[in-house]
Amino acid sequence: MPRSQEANQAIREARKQQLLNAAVGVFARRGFVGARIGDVADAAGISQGLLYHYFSSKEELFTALVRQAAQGMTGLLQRALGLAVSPGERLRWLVEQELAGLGDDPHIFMVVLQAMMTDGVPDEARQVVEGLLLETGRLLRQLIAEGQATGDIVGEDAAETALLFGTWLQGVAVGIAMRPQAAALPRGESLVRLFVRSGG
Amino acid sequence: MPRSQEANQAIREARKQQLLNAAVGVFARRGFVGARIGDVADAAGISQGLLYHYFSSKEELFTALVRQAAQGMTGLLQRALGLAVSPGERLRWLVEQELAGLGDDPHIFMVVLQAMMTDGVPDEARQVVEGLLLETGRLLRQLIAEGQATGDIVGEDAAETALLFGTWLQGVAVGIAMRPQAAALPRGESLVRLFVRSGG
Amino acid sequence: MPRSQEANQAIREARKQQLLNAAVGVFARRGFVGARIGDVADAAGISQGLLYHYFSSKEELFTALVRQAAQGMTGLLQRALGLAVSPGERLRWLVEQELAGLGDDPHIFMVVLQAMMTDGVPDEARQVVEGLLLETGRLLRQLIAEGQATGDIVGEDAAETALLFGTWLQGVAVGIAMRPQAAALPRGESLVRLFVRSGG
Amino acid sequence: MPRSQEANQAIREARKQQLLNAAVGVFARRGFVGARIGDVADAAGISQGLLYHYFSSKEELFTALVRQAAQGMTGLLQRALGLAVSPGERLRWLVEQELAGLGDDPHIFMVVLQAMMTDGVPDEARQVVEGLLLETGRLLRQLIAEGQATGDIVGEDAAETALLFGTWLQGVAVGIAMRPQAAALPRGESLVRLFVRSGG
DNA sequence: TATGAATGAGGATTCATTCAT
DNA sequence: AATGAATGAATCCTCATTCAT
Repeated sequence: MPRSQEANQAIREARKQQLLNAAVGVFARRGFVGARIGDVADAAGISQGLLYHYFSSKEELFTALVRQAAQGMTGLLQRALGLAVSPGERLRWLVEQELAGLGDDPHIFMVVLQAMMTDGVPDEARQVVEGLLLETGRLLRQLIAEGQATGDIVGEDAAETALLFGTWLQGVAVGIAMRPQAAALPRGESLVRLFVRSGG
Repeated sequence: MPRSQEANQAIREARKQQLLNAAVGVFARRGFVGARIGDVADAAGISQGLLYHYFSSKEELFTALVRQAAQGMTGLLQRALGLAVSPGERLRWLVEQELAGLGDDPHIFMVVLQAMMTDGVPDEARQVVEGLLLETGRLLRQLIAEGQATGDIVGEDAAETALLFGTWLQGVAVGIAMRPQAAALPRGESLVRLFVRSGG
Repeated sequence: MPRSQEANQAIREARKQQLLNAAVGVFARRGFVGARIGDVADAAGISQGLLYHYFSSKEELFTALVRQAAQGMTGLLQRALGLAVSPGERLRWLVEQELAGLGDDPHIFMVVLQAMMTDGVPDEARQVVEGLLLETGRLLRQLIAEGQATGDIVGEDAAETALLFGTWLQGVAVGIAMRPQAAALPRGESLVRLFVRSGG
Repeated sequence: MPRSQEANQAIREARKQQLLNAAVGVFARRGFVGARIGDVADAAGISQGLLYHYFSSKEELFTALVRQAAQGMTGLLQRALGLAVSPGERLRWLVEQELAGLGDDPHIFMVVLQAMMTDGVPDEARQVVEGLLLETGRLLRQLIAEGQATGDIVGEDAAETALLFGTWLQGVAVGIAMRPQAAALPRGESLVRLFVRSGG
């Protein structure tokens, strides 16, 4: 008697996530071209052959990973925008979340970076990242514009301030990726103080 | 009559530089593992075999490249420190130079990033980058401390301010590497204003 | 109450036949080595795993198929020899049957050909085909010798005439296999006239 | 100093032919899908990697082989048509050549057969064989029509006679391929007598 | 110095077969 | 009986490196 449909489906989903989790580190550390499918399978604790039951190619695995990462990043910004606090507090929350997230998994940003910057990466993955950059830029400008309207956030040109702020977020991601173990990172609070008027 | 030793040596050096120039783009776009020695040779306009007269392996070529990049970056900071202007102006000059340099060749920063973050990279290259990070950190702290001493630069904790500022520089480099054609970068002046007291 | 042994056996046999039918086309079109067990299972509408309840390996499936084909071909000749008509008519009937049979299923001949000509095929299958060639040669020589004895069939050397005629049958089979849709085949009657004395 | 252009070119051509020669047997005996590139390289006495300097893929190697075979077969017919003897003699010469050629290398016909009949074969190879079938059909009809015009060859319908004759050629090729060692083949002369009026 | 033929190890992918359910 | 997840051994192809010329 075959396994039930639901059981199979559950196994499939669990395995896919297990593989995606294993893949982050491998792709981050070796790049798309240099990453070995065998390393991903090993990291996930399954055989190489089985990986192909879930992702039909290295390209598809990578693209799925990038898609998941993009959703996570956009989601974070959307949650920040939805917080029932002042714009400045939203910015603070965002910085804290990003620093915490990167501390938990410093690799995912690298994968996105690879997707955008290196050759040999699947086209689809690159398009996903391009969409991600546009979308996060848009959300960040919105958050900052709201803060500038209330006087909560410094500056007048929301676009320029958003760029300045987003650039810093990129920089910190790179810093963490480069030296995961080192504590040589600025505290988020230092940054927030540059942008948020010390309400009072 | 054989060419003189010096002439030969000069030709050899010129050829090595030609190869290093060709290698930047290839390594930046494909990562150390994914880069093909054949692509470097093609980009330099020589045969694969000949490349091995100048660099005995892919690893050596990569390491030489990273070393050169590190020297360039450290050199920039040292020149900034030596300028006979106010500390704030030194910071401004540094930002301008970095933006200009990255605009000219957005790839070199990627190579350094790869060297630091990816597996499979020669140990020596990684050590060079680790040294680079320490040295640039030190120089940047010094530059900022001098500015804070004169009140020219904001903040009191030179280490924290240097980290904050250095993170931006990294972010800018990533931004340029990610989207070389796009203008989606903050103006350097915006950044400088965050750190340098405008007051006359 | 369990199904009766015979019913089970019948189901089993029906399933095996279903698999053999599905296998003909797959083996014919991809060769023994190139054929995928999954394709056979798909064509039969069952899962890969289930196939192994009926045939313990690709080799066994192929051998069973070849055996069945050989029986069919020998059987045809035996029926021709048993017909209560003149030898010439038996030859005509044989040609008609072969053309009709190949028209219905142009693949089975290819499987026999593969079995004989390609490496990697199970030894047993090859031996079956070798036996088939010997047996059909023998039967064909007998049929022709009888016709030559009555003057119904041309020629004197039964062995040579049988070879000549058998070669045609092979050629026709190949022609059909090569271009199933095309009508580029001689009419059987043309062939028969070369061998059977038309005289009343 | 590099090897001279001509020397390189000569090496390339020699190697390509060496590979094609080795490939015939491997493809004939294992089919396109089942053939191992390593077997071809071994048979040619070179490394697997080197094979890819001459043919960029298994598909290209196979297609080149089929193309060469097709040229050989068409060439044979064209030479027959150009002979300064009676049409009947041309037919005799053709049969002799085919039998001799198949005796020397029984494999090439199998490759053509595989190209036409099996899946997984490169499209281009199949198209070459389709062209070959059309062209040889045309040439054979022409040769036979000329013979029928002079009364040298039996029959009146050149197309039907050509099909009958061509089918026999196919059959004999298969017969030789199936049992290369066995002497169980009809003598060409027996066939010729069926078609050529015993002049005189 | 300069070329490109040659090698061989390594990596992505496929597929026969097994096994838990 | 029936499914499809799971394995691992091939097999195609790439590419760093060497070498004859």
